[in-house]
Amino acid sequence: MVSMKDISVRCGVSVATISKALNDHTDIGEDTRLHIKKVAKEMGYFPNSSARALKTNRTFNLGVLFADESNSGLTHDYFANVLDSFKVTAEEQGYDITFLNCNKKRKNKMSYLEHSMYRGLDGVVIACVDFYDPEVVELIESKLPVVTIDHLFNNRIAIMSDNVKGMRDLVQYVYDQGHRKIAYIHGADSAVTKSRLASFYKTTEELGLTIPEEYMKEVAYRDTVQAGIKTEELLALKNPPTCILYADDFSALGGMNVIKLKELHIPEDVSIAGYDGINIANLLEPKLTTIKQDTKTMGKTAAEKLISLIEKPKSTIVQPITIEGTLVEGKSVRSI
Amino acid sequence: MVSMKDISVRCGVSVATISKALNDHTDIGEDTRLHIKKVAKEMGYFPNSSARALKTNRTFNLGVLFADESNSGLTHDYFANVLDSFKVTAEEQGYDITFLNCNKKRKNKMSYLEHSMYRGLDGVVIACVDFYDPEVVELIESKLPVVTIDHLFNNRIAIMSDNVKGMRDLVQYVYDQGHRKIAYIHGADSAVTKSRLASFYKTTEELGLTIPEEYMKEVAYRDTVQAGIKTEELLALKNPPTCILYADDFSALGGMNVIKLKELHIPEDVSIAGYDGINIANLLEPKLTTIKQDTKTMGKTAAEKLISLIEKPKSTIVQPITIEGTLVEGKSVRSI
DNA sequence: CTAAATCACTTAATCGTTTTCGTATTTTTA
DNA sequence: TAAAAATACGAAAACGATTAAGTGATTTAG
Repeated sequence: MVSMKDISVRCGVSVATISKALNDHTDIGEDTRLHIKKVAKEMGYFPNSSARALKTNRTFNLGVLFADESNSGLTHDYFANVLDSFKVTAEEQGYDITFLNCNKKRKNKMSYLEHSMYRGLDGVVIACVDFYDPEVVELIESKLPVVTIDHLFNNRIAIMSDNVKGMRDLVQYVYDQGHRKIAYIHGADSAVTKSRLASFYKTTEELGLTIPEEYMKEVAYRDTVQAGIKTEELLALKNPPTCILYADDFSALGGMNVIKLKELHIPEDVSIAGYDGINIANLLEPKLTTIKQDTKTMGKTAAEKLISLIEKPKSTIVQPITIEGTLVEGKSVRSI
Repeated sequence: MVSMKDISVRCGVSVATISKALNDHTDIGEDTRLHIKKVAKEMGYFPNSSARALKTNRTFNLGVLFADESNSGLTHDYFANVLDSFKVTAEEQGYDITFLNCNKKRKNKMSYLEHSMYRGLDGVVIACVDFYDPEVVELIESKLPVVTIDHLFNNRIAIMSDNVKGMRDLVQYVYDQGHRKIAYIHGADSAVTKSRLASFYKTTEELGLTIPEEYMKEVAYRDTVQAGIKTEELLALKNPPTCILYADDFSALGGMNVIKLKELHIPEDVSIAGYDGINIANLLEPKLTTIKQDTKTMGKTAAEKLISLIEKPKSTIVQPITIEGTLVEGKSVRSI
């Protein structure tokens, strides 16, 4: 690796001058600066990030905490898409990203915060985790710039998918198609679930619908098997719903299969809709009606806000940002 | 952040002693070592990775090059799973991972190799890229430890999914179910495609089958639309195949939809099989018969080999490693 | 009992940058 | 024209760790 030392020898000036020239400081002659930059380029110089980080306490490295209990969230369609977008935006601004979430078998296990300090991360984005995990809380309460996704803390910027509007739109759409007997196989325990659930109740209420208790079922997120079982229960009711909403697209797929196995047709016999808008949703037969979350904007916004928090902490406003999703009209909800 | 300096003050010894104690050097008293470690723990000490990297030229950071032309490979099921497994294994050994692939809009665009040097990466794993990209070639020809996935270079360790055996198993299975008229909508241009294709020809030949030219179609990887079109062409033949193999599960899904739209049933009217074994393959109706690639072993092996290459370069044997997949028997191939 | 070896620790240089302060030279101002 | 100000650069310390070489004290060997 060619260092500033090498350039300084070649140019016959001190390393200090090289540093200043390369970093566009003002106390440097125009011609020497140009010359130094030219030589640096010729010699294939790139700064040593470790040395720079050591001196400046800035790594241009962002941490990503995308931990599922089981896997890393990488294999999780929704978060993979958010992360992808986050990554693209971060890289445009010269930041690299490093995974913060680690399995417990790691040598010298550090907490997330310790790990962040160890690597000198400039900031961290958190998603898809147990937000009550003490290690996550430690991170939230630290001095480190943090942006959270789909979970709100009062002292942190949160990028929130607009689950309230999404669910309202979906219910309204289903209503507009003539459905009145709407069931909802919803998720469990998360803030996301709660918003959607509240929005479901509020919207149906506003529309003057009374949803019987037996139409409401709870399953774990992305649990196709459970979703299938609950679907069967709904279909077995003496007054079954005409439309079933699911916690997510995977659950919807689980329900879909059960419905087909019962020789029923979607949407002729029963209508369904999912949530998330994962890639395969529009590859299913029939194409699934769902709310597509705007993962691209979410990731991009998360990166922008985090970098803003790092680079201009004073002028960055700490408040939640809500990103709307869009209704994707498939063929899985029929018009009555 | 608490540094060695802080510990040295507290313990009344020099920083050198702290360093040696913490790194288990021999020329240190047993009791002082224990004491220092205890104090270090109490004070919440963690090394500063930048400082250490600067001095030792080791970052314990691995680069990941998973670049698609369009997106980052994160949203690519197969590679996301390999990466996930890679990550888990790397982290167990104390390594972090950083993305190397970056979009062209990056400030101060560096080549992959330059980026690796800049970050001082200890090694790089490459997958899912255009292996003829000059930047990738530069990386391959460099001094840096490199492991490739699903592509073979003569001077590098490659982790190869056993496409030859996989395709042989699949063809054999289909044959065993009584199929003789087997079509193959294969992929285009990659080494992976070539192995599968060669294996397809070889196996059918060994089984005494002659596959008419019109049964062989080419589509881009994961292109559901094209796969659908080719499927229609196959079904329109006056002597149509009884079974269609696809380049991958997504393509199979694309074909599946076309078949259903034509009011044909799988597998009664036509059998199909995919390749890859992505998560949704067994959620489809009917469950898709496919070859599930062992992404877990691939990622794990890639990490192990890369780390071995880094830590004991002399004794690490550079030769390709082949990982077998397994046939997942779904309901999409009928027995004739 | 003395010389050599071992032990336990310190000193100081080093990795590649950044940055403060100082200084010599030139330019501007009164 | 002399003093003040601006310009362009260099010297050196610092960031936090590692490590070769050195040192004094203790132990071992002959």
